[in-house]
Amino acid sequence: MNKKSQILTLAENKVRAGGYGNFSFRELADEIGIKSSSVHYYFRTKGDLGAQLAHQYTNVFLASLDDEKASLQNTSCIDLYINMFKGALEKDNQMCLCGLLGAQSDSLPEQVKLEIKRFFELNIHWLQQVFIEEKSMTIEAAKVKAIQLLALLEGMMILAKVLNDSSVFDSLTAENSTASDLNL
Amino acid sequence: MNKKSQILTLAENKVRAGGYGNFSFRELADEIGIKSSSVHYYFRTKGDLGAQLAHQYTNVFLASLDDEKASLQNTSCIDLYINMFKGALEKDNQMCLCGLLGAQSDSLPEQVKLEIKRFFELNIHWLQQVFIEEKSMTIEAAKVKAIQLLALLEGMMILAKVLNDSSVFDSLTAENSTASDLNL
DNA sequence: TAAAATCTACCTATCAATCGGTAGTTTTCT
DNA sequence: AGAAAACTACCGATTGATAGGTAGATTTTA
Repeated sequence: MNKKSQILTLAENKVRAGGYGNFSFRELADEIGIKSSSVHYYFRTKGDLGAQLAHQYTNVFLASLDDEKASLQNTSCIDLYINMFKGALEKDNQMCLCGLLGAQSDSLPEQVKLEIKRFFELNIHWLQQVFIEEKSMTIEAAKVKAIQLLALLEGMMILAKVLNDSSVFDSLTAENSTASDLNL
Repeated sequence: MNKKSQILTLAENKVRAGGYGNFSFRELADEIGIKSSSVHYYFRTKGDLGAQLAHQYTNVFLASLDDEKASLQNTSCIDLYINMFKGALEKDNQMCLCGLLGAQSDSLPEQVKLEIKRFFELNIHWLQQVFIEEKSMTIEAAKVKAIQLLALLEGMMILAKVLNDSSVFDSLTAENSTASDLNL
C-alpha cells in the first residue's frame, strides 16, 4: 500500500474514533514513519485531507453496497443496508465517518462539509430507489422513508457506542420484525 | 448570570457546534472577558468542564421534559419528546450536545463518557415509561422502542444539519402520521 | 542516444499560534 | 480579617503550515 493510502486509512480510523479534530499531520506521519511535511505533500491542507477522506469513504461505501446487492439476490436491500451499518460497527467498533463529521459539520471547512452532504444525498437516493422498487412507494413517500431509516441507523451507531452494545441493531432487521415496526 | 454559568453556556454552544475539541479555555475566557486561569478556577481540567457540561445538559433536558409533560396534559408524550428535539434544533440550529459527544465518545475523558452514558440511559428510561403507559407495552418491547426512537431523533438532528432542512422532523409527529410508521 | 528538464517522494528546519495546565499574587466582596 | 474571585506570568507540548533542499526516476529535447 502506498503512503497516500496509508495516510487515508489511518486518518479514517482516527476520525471515526473521535472526529475531525482527532488526527494531526504529525501523528499520522509518526505512525506511518514519514515526516509531517510529507503528509502535506499529498494533502495541501487539513481540509483537503478531510474532503478526500469523506469522498473516498462515500465511494467505497456505495460501491460495496452495490456489490452486496448484486451477490445476495434474495435478500431485501433494506436488510442489506441495515447490516452494512451493523457490520461496520461490529467490525471496527467505530462510528460512521460521515455520521460523526455530519454532527460536527458546523465547525468543518467548507470542502469537507460538501463531501458530507454528498454522502447523505447519495445514500438517501439509494434507499429511496429501494423503497420505490421493493415497497412500491411513491417518490415522495420513499424519500421520507429513506431519510428516516438513514437517521435511525446513524443514531443507532451512536447508541451502540455509548451503551457499548451493538445488539441494539438486532431489533431492526426483518428476521425479528415483531419489534421492528416503529409506528409512532 | 455569574461567570461559571457564562462559561458553561458558552462552552455548550461551542461543543454543540463542533464537538469536544471545539472549545478551549482561552477562547471561553476571551469571549467572556476573563483570563484562562480563571476558567481553571471553576473547572480544574477540561474533562471536569466537559463532564459538568453534560451533567447539567442532561438535568435541564429531563427537567424541561417533565415540565412540558405537566403543562401539556392532552398531548402524547411521544410527540412532546419529538418536539423537544425539533425545538432544540430550530431554536439553536445545533446538535444535541450528548448526541455529538456520544459519537465522539471513543476519544473523550472517562468522566465525560460516563455523563454521556447517563444522558442516554435516563432518556431511554423516560421513553420506556411512556411506551409502557401510553401504548401498554411490555417492559422489554418498550425499551426496544425507546432506543429506536432516541436513535431516530439523534440521527435526524444530524441529517437536518447536513441537509440544512429541519423539516425532516415533520414526518415524525403524529399529526402527519401517514408517513410516520417506520415498519421496515 | 545522450543530455537536459521535469517530476516524484520524500527530507530538515522552522514558524507563529494555540493548547491544557500551574504557581503565586492581587483585588473584591462579605 | 478572611474567603472568594480574579489576576500576571509562565511552562512544555502540540498544532497546521511553509521554505528550501535532495536523491532518484521519468520524460522531453537536440
